[in-house]
Amino acid sequence: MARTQAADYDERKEAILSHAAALFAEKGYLGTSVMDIARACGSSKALLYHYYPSKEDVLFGVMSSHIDVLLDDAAEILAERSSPTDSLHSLLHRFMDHYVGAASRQKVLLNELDNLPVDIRRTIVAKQRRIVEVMQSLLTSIHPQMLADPVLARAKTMLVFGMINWTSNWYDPAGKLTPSQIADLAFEMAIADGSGQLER
Amino acid sequence: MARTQAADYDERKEAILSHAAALFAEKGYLGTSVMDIARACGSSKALLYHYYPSKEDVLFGVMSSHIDVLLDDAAEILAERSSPTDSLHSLLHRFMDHYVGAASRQKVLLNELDNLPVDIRRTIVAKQRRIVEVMQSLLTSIHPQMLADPVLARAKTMLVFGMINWTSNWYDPAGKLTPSQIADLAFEMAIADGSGQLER
DNA sequence: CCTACCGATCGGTAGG
DNA sequence: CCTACCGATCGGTAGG
Repeated sequence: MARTQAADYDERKEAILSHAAALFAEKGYLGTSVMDIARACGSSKALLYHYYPSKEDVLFGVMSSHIDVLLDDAAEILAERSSPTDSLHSLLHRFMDHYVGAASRQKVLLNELDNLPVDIRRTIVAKQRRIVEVMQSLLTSIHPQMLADPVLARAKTMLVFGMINWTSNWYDPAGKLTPSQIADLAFEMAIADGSGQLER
Repeated sequence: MARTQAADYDERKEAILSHAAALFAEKGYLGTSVMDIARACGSSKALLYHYYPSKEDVLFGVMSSHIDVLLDDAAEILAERSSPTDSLHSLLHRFMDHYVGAASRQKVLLNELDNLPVDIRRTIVAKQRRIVEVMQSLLTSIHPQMLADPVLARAKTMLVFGMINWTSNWYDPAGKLTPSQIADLAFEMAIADGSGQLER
């Protein structure tokens, strides 16, 4: 008789992702061996290959689980149908919360995309693009003049992502600065329309 | 009679850095083998080890040469003693020019710092900090209220770096957007003081 | 006697 | 779920 799947199968898969995320964030995907992950999980390399067919699939699991949370958040905020300004404010706060709450996964998502084989990389890239579109549509609603120049609109959108994404490289959760303060600062800079406030 | 050092010794060292930078940027430091670099230079691995004692020293050379250019630029702009607003404007433009003109080295500087052994990493980190200090002092001169809260001042400084540093992940030099346009956008957002322009 | 450079190979470790 | 291994490739160094 075929054995049934272990009752804690899903919890184990998730635990592997969380240990792998920490290691990938700290030492990089290529700098982390499958043996490193197995040791962190208190298991053998062979056990790990029971849950994931390859090291690359572990990386995909880390990225995929994280970006799905961000995408759900974006969808939820759009569904609230608040003003664009309020929605942008909410989006930045939610994202900063996840960036800090799942700092390792966020770092992996931002830094290790190139280590995914092209075919499964497309899945992640498509979701990233949808998140970018949400941000750009909110910014465009706030600054209608952005409609006139799609190239500049995309650039401004990416500068806003730059502000929050780059926090993975310097933010210290042990310090006094809160994710909410960062979100507020980024919000203020994002809604600046940069017309006529130059006094040079 | 002792042979003197080859006349093109320095050019050769520099050529190695430029090929290594391109490979490190494309495949990552750990994803690039010494043999890859040697092949790109049209030489053998042994020749490469004649110029650099280790792979790590090649990485250091790539980062060091690039950050020195950025630091010199920052010093030069400060020496001009223009208004803080003009200086910030110049700094952002100069940095964006180097980020795009030396895109590979910039990418390596931002992504591969953890692969440097701690002792030589300190050299780079110290120079990065000096650049951050320049940016923060300019922003503080423009927004004197930042003096009241050093934590927020540092956060705003890092958000500004986020805008320009993140461009390494999306900017396409083949497109219509120029480094100068990005610098202008980042400048407008950096000088926004975010007080009273909320109309929510 | 030093620098420049080659083909070949070292001891270990990678993902699977 | 482990030990035992594989084909290959790693960074670095040997003699000449």
